[in-house]
This record gives sequence, C-alpha cells and structure tokens, in this order.
Amino acid sequence: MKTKNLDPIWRALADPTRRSVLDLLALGPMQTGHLVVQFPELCRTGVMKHLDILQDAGLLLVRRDGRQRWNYLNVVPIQAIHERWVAKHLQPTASSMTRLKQHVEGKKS
Amino acid sequence: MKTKNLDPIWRALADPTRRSVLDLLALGPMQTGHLVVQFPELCRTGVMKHLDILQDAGLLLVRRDGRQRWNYLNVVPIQAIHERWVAKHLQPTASSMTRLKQHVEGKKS
DNA sequence: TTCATCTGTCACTTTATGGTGACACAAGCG
DNA sequence: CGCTTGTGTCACCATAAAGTGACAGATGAA
Repeated sequence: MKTKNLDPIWRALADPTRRSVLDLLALGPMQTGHLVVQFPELCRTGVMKHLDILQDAGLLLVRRDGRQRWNYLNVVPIQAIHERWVAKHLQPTASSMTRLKQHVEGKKS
Repeated sequence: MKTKNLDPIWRALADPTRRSVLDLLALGPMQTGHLVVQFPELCRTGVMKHLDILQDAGLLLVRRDGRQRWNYLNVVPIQAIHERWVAKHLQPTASSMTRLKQHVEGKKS
C-alpha cells in the first residue's frame, strides 16, 4: 500500500466547525440541509464548503438518494492519524493503553 | 479542572512544518538555532513563528540558559486531543486497541 | 405542467496565515 | 572595550482560507 498523505486530514480537523460536523455525524448520518440548520451562524454555502473539505480528507462519505444527499462519518482517516502520529508521540510516555497492550503481548523488549 | 480549549492545539498540528518540529523534538530538546537549520527552505523568522504557535498551544516548552533557548516537546496536549477527541471517535469502531482492552478487562458491557 | 425543495456552483470580499528582511538586544569571548 | 553569536521583534507581502449572495439544476409533489 502506498503511504497516504495525512495533510488534508490534519487540515480538515483544524477547524472547530468541521470537528463539530464530525461530532454530529458520529450520532448518525445526516442529509446536508439538516446539517446546515445546526449552524445558524453560517450560511448554507459556508457549511457546504466545510463538507467539501471533509470529503476531500476522506472523513465524510456521501450517498445520494434522489435529491437528498446523505453524509456519513468515516473514522478510517482518524484512525490513520492516531496510528501514524498520535500513538507514535504518546508511546514514549507509556500511556495506560500501550502499557496494557505491551503487558498482554508479553513485553517483547 | 476547567475544560481547556483544544482549538490552539489542533491549529498548531495542522501545519506539516510544525509537526516536523515536534518530530524532531521527540528525539530530544533542541535550541532554536539548531532547529532553524533543519529547515533550509525557511528563514529563521519563519521557523520562530511556528515555534510561537507551538508554544501557545502548549506543545512546546521553553527553558532559557544564558543567550540560548532550549525547546522541549510537551506531549500533554497531544494526550488531551487523543483522550478527548480521537478516542471518542474511534471507540464505536472497536479498534484493535480498544477491543484488546475490553477483552483484557473482562468485557463490562 | 407548475411549483417548492434540496443541492450544486460560481464570483466575490474579507480575514487569517505563512513567509521574509531589517533592526534591536543581550550574552559570551577576545 | 569591540565583536560574534543566539534570540526577539517589527512592518510588510503574498497567498490561502472562511464566509457570503446570486444563480442554476434536478427531484418530488400537487
């Protein structure tokens, strides 16, 4: 497998509005219009631009049904960031999770 | 404890250069000048602006020694992001780590 | 068909961000 | 004292990004 670039994912996650969108989608898929009304301080076009960025990052999956568009959360990119960056930096600290993992695996080093 | 805002942390992590800085500091503390030469495509001022942003996010700790400044990596904000955001989103998927954890703990639910 | 609804797209403005050069300053060293 | 070294700071520029209104298209209902 080729090494995917994490930059678009980081960029997408940088914005608080986009993270709110992901939080909403974590509750279940939503159609665009219903997602827009969750952000009264923004216009529809503004929200849709955020959705585009999330989609480009692979965090948002889209399924069309008639004239409605359903937006799904995809956690795979989050997992990629976690495994290829966050975990790497937290490893030296020996967090509870990694310590537990090493304990179970029978400490190889 | 009051709920700290994660926004500056996300913003700091959004830039690839800043993530490279953190990668370097993960190897050990460095003084600013030595950090600057690691980025030949940037000028000193540019690197220092990145350091400022990292410092504001709490990802970078500074200790002065005479006319030299030593930059330290601080993983606590990364841990905060992991615990208060990443883990929350990865939980429903039951990643290998969490599945393992639940297995060991004797599946409470 | 006619109309309302949901979505897509375009041009545009404004603000934030990344990046640079110039200057200033204090700490060491001769 | 002078001089170099390592930082700090300021004004400035170019570009990216957030945000908006207007218009167009396609679907579904009456």
